[in-house]
Amino acid sequence: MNESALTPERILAAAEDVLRRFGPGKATVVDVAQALGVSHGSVYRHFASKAALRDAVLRVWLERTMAPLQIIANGKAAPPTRLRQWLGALREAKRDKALGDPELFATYGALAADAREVINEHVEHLRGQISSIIAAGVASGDFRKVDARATALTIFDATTRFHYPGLAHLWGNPGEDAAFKQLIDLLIRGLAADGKPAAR
Amino acid sequence: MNESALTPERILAAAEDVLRRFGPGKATVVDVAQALGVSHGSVYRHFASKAALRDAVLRVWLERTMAPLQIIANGKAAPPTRLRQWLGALREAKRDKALGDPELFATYGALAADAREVINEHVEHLRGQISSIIAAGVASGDFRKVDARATALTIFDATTRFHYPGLAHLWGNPGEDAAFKQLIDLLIRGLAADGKPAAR
DNA sequence: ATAATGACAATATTTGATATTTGTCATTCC
DNA sequence: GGAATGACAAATATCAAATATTGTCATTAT
Repeated sequence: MNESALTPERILAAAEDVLRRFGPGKATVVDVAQALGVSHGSVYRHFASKAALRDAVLRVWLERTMAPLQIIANGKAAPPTRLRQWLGALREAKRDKALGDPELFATYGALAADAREVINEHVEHLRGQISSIIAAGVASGDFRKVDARATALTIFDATTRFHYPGLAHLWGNPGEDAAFKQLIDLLIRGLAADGKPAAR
Repeated sequence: MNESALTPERILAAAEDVLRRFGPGKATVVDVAQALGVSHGSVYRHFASKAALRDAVLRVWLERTMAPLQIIANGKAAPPTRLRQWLGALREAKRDKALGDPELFATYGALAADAREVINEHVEHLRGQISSIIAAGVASGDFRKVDARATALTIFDATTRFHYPGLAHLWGNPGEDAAFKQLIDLLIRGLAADGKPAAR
């Protein structure tokens, strides 16, 4: 086993690179193997199918780009503020990718279209983070006594306009920042405990 | 000028029919002309291009399917109730089309994809209706003193999850009704004047 | 023994020659 | 005269043959 042993990690890195250079339509597993200097049969020793490789690449990418969210969710800001920060960060992460490198964003969008399973896991993960912030808000008395998990879904649904990749074409519009702020204000107000006007 | 004179209306009806039978990919203007028993050149006397014909068909369809909304918007139910009814009707109209006849829904979705202009007009129209309900709610004291037009957009954005056709694949899920109700409740609560808990 | 290879069958994609469709307009019809 | 036609050029779409890709596995290399 030398330092250039063929590992899933090395294959993933190569696949990501090939995908970035060739796009989702053109990237083949032969290309990935070639980039690693091995035969494509060897790749199949580590990933059962092209779909499995695709899923793994998508998972890694999602984990990497959503990392800042976990930090905010675990933070100690007051829950209403934390919820604002978290939703703002989710929006920014997506928007920066979409506007900063539209091709790559489209590439991962194409991957996601065929990986419903991975996406469901991902959404479930995000929902858990929102849920923990809401639970904290209920405990602190900032929010009404709502069901945290159900409300997390409601918040996620309500902000779809600003995080669903299929709507990325709207994210460059002029009024976008104001529209987002207005929505968050309305949601936080709807969540606020009586007599505790929304923080901020 | 006899009773079977070639009019834009007759062409529109034929186009709609051809579109329904052949789908958006296969329907040609020769097909439309044939259905009318005229040459395709004659169609071009009434519509400048295939795109113009397509836009007209889409406009007629949107007008027809959204007709119930105007009635609700003009109704005299208390504004919070009216807003609930209106948003519920918007959701239902879309969902019924999407689940009831998926092919036709996909057909009009395809038309819409190439008719950004028509869609913008349409959204503007809906926004106006929401706006008038909100203005009524502010006047009646049920809602806080919000900017009706800006808030109308916020409400439209917040409900994207339930009316954007690109998300139709989610509309058959089990928890869907509950999720929608939860969202509307949260929005109405966020809109309610202090001391006036959300009407039911 | 374990890892890697490459030949292979079954699909899927690309290509490019052929056919259709769009949009125009000079001519015909009533 | 105004409405309709159909022949036409240019732009698009279609389809079948040629090529490439996926996934397997018996064989080879270490």
